[in-house]
Amino acid sequence: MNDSTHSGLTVTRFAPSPTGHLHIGGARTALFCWAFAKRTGGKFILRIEDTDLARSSEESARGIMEDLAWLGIEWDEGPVLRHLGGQRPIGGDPRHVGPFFQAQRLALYNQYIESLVRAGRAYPAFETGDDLEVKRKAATAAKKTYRYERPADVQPGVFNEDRWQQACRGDAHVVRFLAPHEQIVVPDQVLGDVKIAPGELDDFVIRKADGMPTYHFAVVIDDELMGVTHVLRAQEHLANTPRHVAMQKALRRTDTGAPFRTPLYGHMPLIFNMDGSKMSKRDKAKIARASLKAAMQKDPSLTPASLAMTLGIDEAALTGFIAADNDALDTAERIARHLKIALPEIEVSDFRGNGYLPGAIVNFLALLGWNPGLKTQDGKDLEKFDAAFIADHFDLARIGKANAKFDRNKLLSFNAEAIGALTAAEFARRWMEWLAEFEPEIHAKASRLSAEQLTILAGALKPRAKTLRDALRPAAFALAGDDEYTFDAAAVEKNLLSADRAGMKLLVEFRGRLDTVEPWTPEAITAAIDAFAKEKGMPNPGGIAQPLRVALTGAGVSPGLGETMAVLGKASSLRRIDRCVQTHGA
RNA sequence: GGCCCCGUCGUCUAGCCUGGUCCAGGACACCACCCUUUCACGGUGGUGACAUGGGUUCGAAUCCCAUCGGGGUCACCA
Repeated sequence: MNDSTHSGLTVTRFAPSPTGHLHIGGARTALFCWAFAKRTGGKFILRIEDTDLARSSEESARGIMEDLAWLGIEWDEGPVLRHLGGQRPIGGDPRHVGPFFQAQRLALYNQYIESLVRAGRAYPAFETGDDLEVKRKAATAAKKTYRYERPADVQPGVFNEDRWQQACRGDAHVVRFLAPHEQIVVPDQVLGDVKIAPGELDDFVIRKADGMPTYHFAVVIDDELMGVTHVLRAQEHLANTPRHVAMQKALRRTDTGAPFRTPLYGHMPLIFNMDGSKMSKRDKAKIARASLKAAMQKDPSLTPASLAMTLGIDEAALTGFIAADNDALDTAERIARHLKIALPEIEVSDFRGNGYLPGAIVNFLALLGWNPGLKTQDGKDLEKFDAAFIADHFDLARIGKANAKFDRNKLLSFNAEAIGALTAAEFARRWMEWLAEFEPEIHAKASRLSAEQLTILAGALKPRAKTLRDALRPAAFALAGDDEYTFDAAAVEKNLLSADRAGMKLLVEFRGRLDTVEPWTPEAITAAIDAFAKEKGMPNPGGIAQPLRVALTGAGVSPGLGETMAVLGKASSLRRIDRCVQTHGA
């Protein structure tokens, strides 16, 4: 630890626990911490809170870092993330305040635990979790507030050597903080000072029986030692904060002897689903379960046993899942794949997999609980901006206090606009990248298109796709082989066969014209269609356009015919028309 | 239940701190119309909110109080 932790530099941190993917709400927290550091010329730290040994994993930590990097939220200090592509690594430890995994900081925590115990501000306690559980339940049953009862031999400010010795001998114990009997004030830049009356805090655990510090303790130690000046986090942490403040007042640094400082807090509004429930990965299990139950009701031949077989999972596990005994993500995902249903996006990786652009997510997230308070030139609220803008304008004073609901429609609209703003070539590049990662089979098919075809296709896809995944549907015609796509019976009947095969006759006639279209561009093709329609005295080109569309794509719906045929190429276009004529008779 | 936080259109919000320019503005969604070769895109217009009740004031979305409503938290999880 060095003096830089005491400089005027603002330091923020995002401190996820590596127990899963990065939640979309966590991404917002990270974004705000990042933005505040950037705005104030400070540092943004990533710290991994892996003190829950049972649930933490390294893969999870890595995944969280990759999701952050994908969003463009890069940490100045923290674990080093090296991209495969050889871009510069993110993270590092220029101030020497690491390591950034809490499990690697045990010695530090223990040192502070002991200092607290010796100062009579903490003490070992020997009750088991079960003992306390009984008391807690009794209190709840009696409609009383449960508070841990401080043992009679524990006195504030007095080192309890007996207990310490007993603990050092190896008796199972936890260490509890000796809560002060005084008012605690949490300095909050969003909510204003939040005051807690004396006696509201009880003696909470700061070191678990397994020797790991609790979240509350580790946070306080690390924030001080890493020089964190501003703690921005979700409001669910507000009720815990008095504990942190109380500890900060009791602690002194073992290196300099200086008292711990209380950082400024900013508790941000929570994000919920539209129905007011928490956004949780359990939502995925809920949807999968409901869909599966509906499917089983519709088709009584589906049994847990047969389903377990087709899904490739254990029958007991599936039965448990259906009964809501477990919310196994893997089961939910298999069910979704089998039933072809979409699971709600909850984690950053979900949005990524479904083809959202990081810029759109960042923009949308920024607006959940914050806004720049600026107007556009025509007087509307400014709400479209990029990360650089946020880094330039972010401001704690403009964080809202009220909880927000996550409106997927609006996100979708933001994403659609972000896609629309891309050039066709840029869209093509991103789409192909996305396909390679998430739809490799389709990527292989799309790779057969020339760069020129792909760009024309991309131009046609852009306005029809709110996400990269959305583009799959309008692109289907171009990815299928000339004799692979199927004809939609209703569309064929309506556009080709009805009215004494009027559409088919026009199609055959127009087919003869196609040879002369030169060059084979969207514009020239469209001109040929228009000219033909005019010549035939049609009120609009629909009379020939629809038969053509059905012949070329099999459906009555597709991108513009000029683009469609240009993407297919002249040879394929003719082949497709011929196949249609053969299939349905001239 | 205790403690704490919050409350403007269905949703995200501007306005609130520094009362009057607000019979409350924007965006998404929705509806209608226009454009149109289908589906989209785009354009124009529209429906739609100050939770309720008391104060204070010449005047309140804005200040105060109460009520109601929503949320968070009360772990050897973070």
